[in-house]
Amino acid sequence: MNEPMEFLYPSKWLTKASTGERVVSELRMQILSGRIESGTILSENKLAAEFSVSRSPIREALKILSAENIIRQERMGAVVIGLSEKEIEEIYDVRILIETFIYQRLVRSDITDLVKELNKILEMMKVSIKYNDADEFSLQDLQFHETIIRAANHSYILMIWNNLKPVMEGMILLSMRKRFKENHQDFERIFTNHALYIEAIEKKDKTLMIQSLHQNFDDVQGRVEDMWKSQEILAEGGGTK
Amino acid sequence: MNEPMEFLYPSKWLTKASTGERVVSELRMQILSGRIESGTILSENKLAAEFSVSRSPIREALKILSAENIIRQERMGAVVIGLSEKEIEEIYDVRILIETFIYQRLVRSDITDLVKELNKILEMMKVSIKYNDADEFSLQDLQFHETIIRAANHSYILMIWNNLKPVMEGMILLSMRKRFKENHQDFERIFTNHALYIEAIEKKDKTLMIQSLHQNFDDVQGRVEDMWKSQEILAEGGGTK
DNA sequence: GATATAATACTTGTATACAAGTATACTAAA
DNA sequence: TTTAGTATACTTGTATACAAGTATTATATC
Repeated sequence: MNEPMEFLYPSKWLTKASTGERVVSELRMQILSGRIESGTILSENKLAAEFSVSRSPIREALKILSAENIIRQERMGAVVIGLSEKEIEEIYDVRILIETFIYQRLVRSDITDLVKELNKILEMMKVSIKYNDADEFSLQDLQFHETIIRAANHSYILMIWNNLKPVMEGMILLSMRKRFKENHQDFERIFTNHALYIEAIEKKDKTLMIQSLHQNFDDVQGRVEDMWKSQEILAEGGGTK
Repeated sequence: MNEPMEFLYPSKWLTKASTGERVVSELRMQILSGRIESGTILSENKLAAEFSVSRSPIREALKILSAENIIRQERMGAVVIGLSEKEIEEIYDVRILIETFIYQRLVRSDITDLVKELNKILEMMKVSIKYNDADEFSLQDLQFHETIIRAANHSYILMIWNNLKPVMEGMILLSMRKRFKENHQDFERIFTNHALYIEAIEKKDKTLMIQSLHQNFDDVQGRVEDMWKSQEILAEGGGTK
């Protein structure tokens, strides 16, 4: 354990962060990236030694990571779960679930401010692409979706988002960094998809919304189809009361 | 603060629990019941003194309660949010959202074991009613729904459930205790509703499922209608690809 | 009386110490 | 070689101590 440590989490995002927050961010990235393999057993004492901090912030970190479902705390040591293909699909299930829910709420409310805000983020995404800043782009991608979710003013849906967000952030960071090198043309497409997303919200056009959700999530995982099928089936029987 | 403390959380559910777990359970109940009013500012030191424990388990408790969205941790002190009508409605939004999702998954899988398990819980509910045990009944109600959710084997939906569960548990406990005294006839109805729920799963009958979801959640809050409407609307435009 | 400054009593975050329990490894006896 | 028992090195959970920062309050000055 004496190799010089290379940090995976952007240090500039941790300017005001406490030791505990640094630990949890870095530990999460190491798990998501596979640097710490799933199945590994984490000991509070060892981690404290490796990070050169006391057990207090480590304990805090392990509690958080276990609430995020990427580790599992047992009697002796915490077992790393990590993210397999299955877990990633599941995360996108949840994202689609909450975003479709939120969309329905938004349709009924005034969304002029939201649309303005989303366009601002969209322009910032463009700048990130121009300057090849994968980390910044990831942040804006997340910010985009969070802004939509916040607009619905639903504290428990927001709670779900907050519980999911750090893992999403890590995944997206790693994925975007890779794509910036290998598939740079992806970003124009992601950009266009988000523009479509805004249009769907602005026009309150369901068909467009479905299409854009498709495009936003299909390219990451081929998962939207099933979701919609579920909701169609449910609705078929839905002439309730 | 010298009145003799009456505990709201069933002490027999805490036999193997650590101090931290006791604190979080009791604190949660005091917030949900309104004994600690929303808007109150909680201090780690004061709480530690009141519960006669150190700050360590208190810190842990506050972290957990803030992840559950019933307090909000700020620079100085944690502000109690509690549960207003709005929050309760939102919790049921999420419950309906995840249970409808789960149902779709179950339809495609073998549910014989699940049905057997649910019937077992149903019989135990009957016993709880017979012996007027509101706490036990609450536990079984939660167990019923958790069993369904677990059957789908979806770790991130389960994560949402787990994040929601403690608050649900507290709410249901308080509500059932009250109803056992005031509206005892409610329980036969709840029992029947759960039986219907099982039937819907067993027969894989969507219409029945919608009906039972209605009955299971409408009586607590009049909230299902909107939900289904949302899904119908979404599905209308849903001939994707 | 109003305002600026200093002292005080809080706050959180981290480190450390200790107790109680659990797994592992080692030693002794069959 | 196997088995029983003990010693040791871990584990978590809790208490306590300390540092750094933030409100609040009191005091001094205008």
